[in-house]
Amino acid sequence: MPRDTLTREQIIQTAVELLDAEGLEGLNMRSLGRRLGSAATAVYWHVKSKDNLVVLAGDRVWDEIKLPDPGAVGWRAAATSMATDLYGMLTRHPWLMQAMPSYLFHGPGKARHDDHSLAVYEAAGFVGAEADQAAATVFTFVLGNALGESATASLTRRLSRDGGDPEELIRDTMAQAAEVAMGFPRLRARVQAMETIDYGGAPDDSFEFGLRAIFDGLEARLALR
Amino acid sequence: MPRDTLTREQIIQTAVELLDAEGLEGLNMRSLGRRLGSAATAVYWHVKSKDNLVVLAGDRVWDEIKLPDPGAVGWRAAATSMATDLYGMLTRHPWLMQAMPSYLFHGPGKARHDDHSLAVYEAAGFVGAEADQAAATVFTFVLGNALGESATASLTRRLSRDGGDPEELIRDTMAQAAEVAMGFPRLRARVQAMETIDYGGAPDDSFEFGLRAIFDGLEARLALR
DNA sequence: GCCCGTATTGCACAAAGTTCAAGTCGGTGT
DNA sequence: ACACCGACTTGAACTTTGTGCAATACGGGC
Repeated sequence: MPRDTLTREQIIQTAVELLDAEGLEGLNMRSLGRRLGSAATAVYWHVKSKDNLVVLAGDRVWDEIKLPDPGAVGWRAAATSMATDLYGMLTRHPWLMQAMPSYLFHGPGKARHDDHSLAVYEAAGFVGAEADQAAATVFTFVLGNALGESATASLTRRLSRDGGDPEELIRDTMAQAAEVAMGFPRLRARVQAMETIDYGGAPDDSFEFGLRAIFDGLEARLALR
Repeated sequence: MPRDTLTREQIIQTAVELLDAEGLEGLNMRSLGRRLGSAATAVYWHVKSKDNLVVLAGDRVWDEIKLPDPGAVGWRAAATSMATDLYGMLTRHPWLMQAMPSYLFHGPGKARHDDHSLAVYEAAGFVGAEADQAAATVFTFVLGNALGESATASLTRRLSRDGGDPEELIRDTMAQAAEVAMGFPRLRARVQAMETIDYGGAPDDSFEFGLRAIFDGLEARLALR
């Protein structure tokens, strides 16, 4: 029986957990080693570098996205499902948005997603490059939305790390932003509206609003054929 | 006459230059100091930390975006101008996309942009929260697009840094991605199409395609009122 | 039981952010 | 003119973190 040894899989798995818990800047080889019960440098036998590991971990999480059959549920439902799944995945793993502008992700996990995304838009009626463009439109829109979530997640972690109540410190940041906003008429109006009316989860609203608008625009384009 | 001393402004300016040239991971306090003709730690008198400096620099570049009057050119032209300006700005300063998921940018530079963006969509006919949502939709779409540019810029820099011809190494990366794509029917078809047909700047096409689709979707929503 | 490929360890170095005590400069009040 | 004070700068040092390297341990096959 072979010795109980580290696995590439196990390392990637643990890296994802650590990234979820501590964020991209919280991942370091020593704490990863501690979590794996081995020396930090043991990881280098299985993985070329930390960058490499991040890419590996960043490809893995795409598997969490379901791939609904557009023939069964209709292309718009399938596309909506994939978009919201993607948004959810990026919110669960905010470090991926931090990694994406720095590394290219072209692994099998993302390929699985991309391929099915194309299938959905081809099922909708887009042909050739137009399917690519339609898919890319929705895809980039979701990425842009997830960016905001990632930023607040990162901020929360940073604040709670150097001590203190995160809630209070976030309110500080908000107040600071509000002060800047006061110099601009329309932003000031928003701040005041948020103070008087009890303001609920606007970001989600904005995501669904945008998604509907994009699908409407795409459908209009389909109708022109 | 006061001594010729470092300025916050001058530091931010130089930081932007360095970030443009070397990327986010290429910015370090020692080379910044060298470029400023002073000790690295002199910067800390004017700026709290490196993170703080990145936020400052990241707010500055929003000033490059023009703010066209929607009353003069029409809302759709104004919105298009702002979206393409934003995309151009983010492409010129790819490090901003790397910084955005990690920090919140709520400075005056971004506020100036955001306020006018709201003005444009209010001029279009959106009222209250709908103006926010319409603006956010286009905004996040542009961010998502810029993300890809940022990733390739970052890759190019990394490759050319550790020696060798960037062109050749990029081709290596592409080939690697193509190999993965071979396992998926639709992606494989794309790769083969790129090999036979001479494939030109698709990303820009995708950006304009998506922007048109979004505006179409938004206009349809306006027509429902 | 020896040997070799696989896997792990501890050490050490370099890069980079930041702190701190000490210094330098120039304007100000007397 | 001179001392002083606050604004600004410096250099050394400490810390964290990624990673290379040589030594070592483990275990299966001859």
